[in-house]
Amino acid sequence: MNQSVRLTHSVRRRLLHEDVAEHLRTMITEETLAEGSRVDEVELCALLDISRTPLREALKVLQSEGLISIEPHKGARVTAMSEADLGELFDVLSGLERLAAELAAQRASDEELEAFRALNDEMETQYRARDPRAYFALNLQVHQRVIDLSGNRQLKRVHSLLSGRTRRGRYSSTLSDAHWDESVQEHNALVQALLARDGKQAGRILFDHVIKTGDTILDMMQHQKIAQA
Amino acid sequence: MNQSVRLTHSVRRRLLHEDVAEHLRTMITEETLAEGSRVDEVELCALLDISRTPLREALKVLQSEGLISIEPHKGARVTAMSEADLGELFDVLSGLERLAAELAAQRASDEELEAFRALNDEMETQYRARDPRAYFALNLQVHQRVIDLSGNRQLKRVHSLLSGRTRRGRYSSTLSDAHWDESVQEHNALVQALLARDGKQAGRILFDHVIKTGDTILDMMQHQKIAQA
DNA sequence: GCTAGCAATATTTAATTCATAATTATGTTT
DNA sequence: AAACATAATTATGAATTAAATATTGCTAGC
Repeated sequence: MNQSVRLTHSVRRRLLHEDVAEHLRTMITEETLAEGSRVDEVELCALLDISRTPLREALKVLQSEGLISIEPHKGARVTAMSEADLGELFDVLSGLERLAAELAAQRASDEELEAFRALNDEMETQYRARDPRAYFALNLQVHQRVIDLSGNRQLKRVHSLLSGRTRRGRYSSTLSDAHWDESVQEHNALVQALLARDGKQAGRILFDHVIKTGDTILDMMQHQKIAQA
Repeated sequence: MNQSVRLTHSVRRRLLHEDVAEHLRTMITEETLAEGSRVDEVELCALLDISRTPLREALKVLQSEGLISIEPHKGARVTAMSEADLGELFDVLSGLERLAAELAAQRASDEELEAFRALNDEMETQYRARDPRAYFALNLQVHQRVIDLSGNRQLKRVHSLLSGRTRRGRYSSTLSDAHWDESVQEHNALVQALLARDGKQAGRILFDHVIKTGDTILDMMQHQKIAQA
């Protein structure tokens, strides 16, 4: 079985299992792999045109990321995330982003904070234009930027790990209008607090904001469930 | 090559690569595998009497835990942790434990808090007995208990991930006397705040405490380095 | 004497094969 | 007819083998 041609990127050699892992992540996010469904190794191998070794290595990685659960001698499953899990996840994320805001207020340069303000303004523009899609994309960037401004790489690592696990939840839900207005105000307050170098305040604002976002998403999921029933 | 006999635990089947991963973790913690040193696959396989497949699967897991770094076609290395990394790690841990304390103050039962107080008392006994080793072991338990009391499994997951990466630092350094006295006081203050259900206060105390602990360890490492030079 | 290119060696990656455990189905017995 | 036991099938776990890539050492040319 000849495998499809892979380009060798000159800068950074890619590993097959890394590609496979990334592929699986998107499959999980986009629910091509349903939640809780078993992962048939040979079936997936045939689909991706690879052998079992790189697939199994990728599964191990996804397992330690929490996206895949493996039971010995019974195979891999897409981790079923309950609403309780999602709620817990947002609690942790709020804790992490609070810390990030506090650190950012201390360590970010004036230029970085100014750029952050600009990014936030851009997002507000999309809010005024009532473009939820563009707003959503920028919103992700804003939160990511706060993490980056903290200058803490360990924080960045763990944040991306956890936020990756909320992707499916966020993907399947768009923002509620009621939360939207409030959200924009909170973001502006965050910018002000950061510019004033008030870390505690910035942390408080972002903490509450992320908690609210999580609650909103959970509410929407419950409504969807009721609507489906 | 016949492999050595492995017992099959009736309750929970173990997977070879899990055992290997755990083995490697302790090897890294105890510096049997030196920081930054290359991991020779065939050599390790011979040492552990396994084939390369489970070893490679274990390495993938350790990589996503951050203990191992893999460069494509160049092999695996024990991740070299700079002091900056360790400092960042403690910052994140303080953020996580602050959150845990806040949640614990809200959600823990009276009985759980009472048991926590008892655990803390036990630790203080070892402090009075000036038994650093026993104190150290109990101290780890206390911090772990706060995480457990938060009732947040995601928090527990990520905390154990990060605290695992500080094991080497903590292992190689014992507490300084100056920090010790202060530390005990802070722990008592934490217990009081939790019993009073004052989450904010408990969070503040634990946050500051972990930061100080990290600073102390970093100080000691620098002194050790100077002493060695 | 030094650098560049080539060859040889060693090491890693991935596919294949073999073994073992779990599940399912079938047959028998109560 | 239902339930249990056993056999057959299927899928996972691990070892081996083959292929690809990097590194090192040597030789030739400048």
